[in-house]
Amino acid sequence: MSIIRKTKSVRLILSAFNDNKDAISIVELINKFNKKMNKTTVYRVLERLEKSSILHSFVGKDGLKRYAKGGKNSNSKKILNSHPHFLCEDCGTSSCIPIDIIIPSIPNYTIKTSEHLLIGQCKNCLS
Amino acid sequence: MSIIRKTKSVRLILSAFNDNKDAISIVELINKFNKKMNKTTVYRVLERLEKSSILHSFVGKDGLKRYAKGGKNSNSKKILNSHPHFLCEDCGTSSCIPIDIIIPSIPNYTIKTSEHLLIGQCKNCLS
DNA sequence: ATCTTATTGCAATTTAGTTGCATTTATATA
DNA sequence: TATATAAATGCAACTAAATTGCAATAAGAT
Repeated sequence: MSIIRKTKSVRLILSAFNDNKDAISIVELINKFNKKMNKTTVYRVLERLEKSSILHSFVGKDGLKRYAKGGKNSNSKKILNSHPHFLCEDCGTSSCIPIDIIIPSIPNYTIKTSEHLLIGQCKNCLS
Repeated sequence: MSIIRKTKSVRLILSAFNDNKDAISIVELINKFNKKMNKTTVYRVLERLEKSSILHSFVGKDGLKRYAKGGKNSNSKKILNSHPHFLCEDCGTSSCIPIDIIIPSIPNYTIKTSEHLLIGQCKNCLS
């Protein structure tokens, strides 16, 4: 009994992430696949893919939840090295930046996960 | 013609931030002041206070927008040293953590602002 | 005191996200 | 291959956060 089944919906959504290395918002996916599957299915497939560490999610400054390839804390132990997401103010695209952000440990707080959002202009919009 | 007027609503909302050094979600403020002002007013007062650099905002992992005292980039030049917000998974409170996070500059990207969310357990919930 | 315009309240609306339930489908097993 | 079963889906209704238009009100400059 595998936890995740390779259904048509799963394959379609995964293909979207293979075509596009950027983070994708749920809303974009719902629109992209509005003929192929129900919006509830999009939400639920993404949930499963996140639980399976195939995708990870974060909430952008616009309040929209986005997903991107890869599990949240790829190499476990050092939880506090996590990489940031970039959101372009001009074109709205967001991408994962392959840079580690190091967070010092904080007395009296236990940090389980962290999210980092960088906001500015991307290479395409800098011209 | 000053841009922001010191109305009763503005004073009430500012007092909430003076009583509480933590970040406060819009929803909390709407509930807190549901007898004193309309929820639309809460949204609009907060917008103005952010534009005036009296408050700054971020969106938590729960998708709720929160505000906290202080402009976004208090001491300008070194934009990339910004301090994180902490969100407690257990009790839901969030606070500003007085720690600087240093982000290396990234080729081809211009970073204007950044947001850092640390998720885990706060001191009260660790017992 | 008056005028100008920022601000507010209210109701309607939009939109992201959730839930319950009946139906369908993937896949393990006989 | 056929069948059983639990996962996955579609649909419709729903919740809640946030937005909008407009008329009424109030701050503060003159």
